[in-house]
Amino acid sequence: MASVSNAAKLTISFVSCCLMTFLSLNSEHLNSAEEPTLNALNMNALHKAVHFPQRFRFSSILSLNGILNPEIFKFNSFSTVLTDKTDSKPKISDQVSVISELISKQHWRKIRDILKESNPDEILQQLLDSEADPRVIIQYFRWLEGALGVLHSLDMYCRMLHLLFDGRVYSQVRKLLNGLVQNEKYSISEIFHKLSMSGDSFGVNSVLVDMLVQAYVRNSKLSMAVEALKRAWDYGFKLSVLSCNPVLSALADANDVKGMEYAFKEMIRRRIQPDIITFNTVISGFCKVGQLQKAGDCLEDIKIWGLSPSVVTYNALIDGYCKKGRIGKMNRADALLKEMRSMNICPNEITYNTLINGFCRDQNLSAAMRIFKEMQDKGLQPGVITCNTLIKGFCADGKMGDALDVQNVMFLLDLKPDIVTYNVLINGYCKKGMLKEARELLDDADEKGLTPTVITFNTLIDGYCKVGMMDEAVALQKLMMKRNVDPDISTYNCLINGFYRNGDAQAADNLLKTMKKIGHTADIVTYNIMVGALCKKGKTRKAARLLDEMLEMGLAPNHLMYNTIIDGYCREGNITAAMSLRMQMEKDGKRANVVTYNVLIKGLCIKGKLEEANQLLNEMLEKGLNPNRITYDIIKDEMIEKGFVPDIDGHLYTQSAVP
DNA sequence: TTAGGGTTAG
Repeated sequence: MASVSNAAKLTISFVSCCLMTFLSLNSEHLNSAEEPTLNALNMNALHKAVHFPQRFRFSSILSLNGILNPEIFKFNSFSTVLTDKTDSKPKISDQVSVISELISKQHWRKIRDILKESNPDEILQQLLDSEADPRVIIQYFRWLEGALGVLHSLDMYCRMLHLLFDGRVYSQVRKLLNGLVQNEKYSISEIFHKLSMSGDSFGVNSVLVDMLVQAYVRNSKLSMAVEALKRAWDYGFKLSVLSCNPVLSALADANDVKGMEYAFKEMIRRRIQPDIITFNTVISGFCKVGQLQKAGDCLEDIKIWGLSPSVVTYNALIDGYCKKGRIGKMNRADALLKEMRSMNICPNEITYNTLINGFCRDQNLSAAMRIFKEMQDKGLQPGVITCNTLIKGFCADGKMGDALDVQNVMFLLDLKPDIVTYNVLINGYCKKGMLKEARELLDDADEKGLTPTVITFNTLIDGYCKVGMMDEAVALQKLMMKRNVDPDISTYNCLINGFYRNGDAQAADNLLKTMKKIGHTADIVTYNIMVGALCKKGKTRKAARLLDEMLEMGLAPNHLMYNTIIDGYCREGNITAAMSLRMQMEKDGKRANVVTYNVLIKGLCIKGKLEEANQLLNEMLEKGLNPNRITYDIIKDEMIEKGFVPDIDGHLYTQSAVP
């Protein structure tokens, strides 16, 4: 290998240093969606230059000023400033020249005529070997696929990918990769094998694999993305944070926290430097499933990795505590707000909205209002989302007057209520049974030029169903269809439940049939409604059979469903069946929760089996489950009556020595 | 590529 002069080495190292500084300083300015491989590409170009300096000359643009000019960087990847001197491809042949011209002019009929005499694939080969513009070749490539139904070989795909990549036509690289992953014709090992056999070995393939992983994520092929991530290393491809982050994010969205953890560890093991987005993604993933301890550990890890937490980091953590925290969760959320301030990380509107939402969910409206005021004191203007959150808080508390006051504040703040504002208010009135007021709001939204959504209609339909106004509910369903708002599965669920609740099982069953006929699939809520209705009628065994039907449909029964059926068995006095279903639910990976224990304890108490009820109470404590008021209300009187006394904490019941 | 608000089972 040719050696590199010291001067060149120094230049490159200096430029590399500037480049890294630039990238870290300007990462916000770079549109990575448009240029996801920029960092990697630049490093590859550098890498290439270091090893083959004789093939490159440094353009005069490669000055400190040039490197530090974001405008230049936006439009020129680093490799742009390195000009390949030795690339001497064969001259374009006459036929190829004619074809290129025809493609450029989109004269496909003439091309068809030519193809009567020639092989389309051979022409593609010639085009790929020529100096024709990759933008032109890709048109022919696609036309062959679309118009002639040609299934390109993986070899052709790879050549096309390299050509487009070399021509820096990245948008087309992405499109081609989308096609490649969508048709699923080639496995990951086939693609990796072919890529490793073709192109150069200086990182372009790694960047292509990076883009391939992103294509898998973009096209919702998550398991393929993970497989690619796992196997890339075996083929010598070095992935970047730009492909790892989307995989982590998709795994977190899918609630696959184990997969996310694995991918993160794999990333570290492969020495792929995580960035703050990596940590924010992982933290948000942990928070989503309530693993707050691990999320907190990640906050510490950020510092270990020499990174600084951002406002997004704290927003994710605060949201995690607000939504998944236990006792004292809002104190912890408040403490995080103080902590971020002490670190000079400025809370933004999202931070305050998150906290307001947390306090509202906690029914602590005064604290929510305190935050609302505080954000304004700090110079942050509340937005529509802030107000909607507060309105929802007041509505949930049944305080419609306060909710309307917030709506008035919106006018003062020059904020226009949106359809969500109306949905929240309509829901508030519906929950209070004030259907007239709710309906008037729908008309008001219309007058204000806001388009009611499927949620607007569902809210109101459910309101009517809950007060037994089924005719009005059905009329509203017709109205929504007339206004081109398609009823969704929730619309049907509200109506079906309404019919069952109002004792019209026939109408509910008919609607179920109609719903299925027009292509809506029952979801977990539909099944819960059906199960609830059957259990109420004393047909628990029939309800239990729906569990199998669900599994066949690929739906996993949830706690509510198991608990409803267990409760049904208990009410029927069939404790054996209830206990056996409880075993089944645990086998299905659903741990019995407080409600499960409550219904079982209640069933045992009704049967007079207080010893066994007490054993279950013990068991739930041993498993770290906190009995709630309902638990004690169920057993208290009967236990005491039968000579059991609560222990000093009022928890366990023990046989009293005193009769 | 990361963070916040609206409907249905209970």
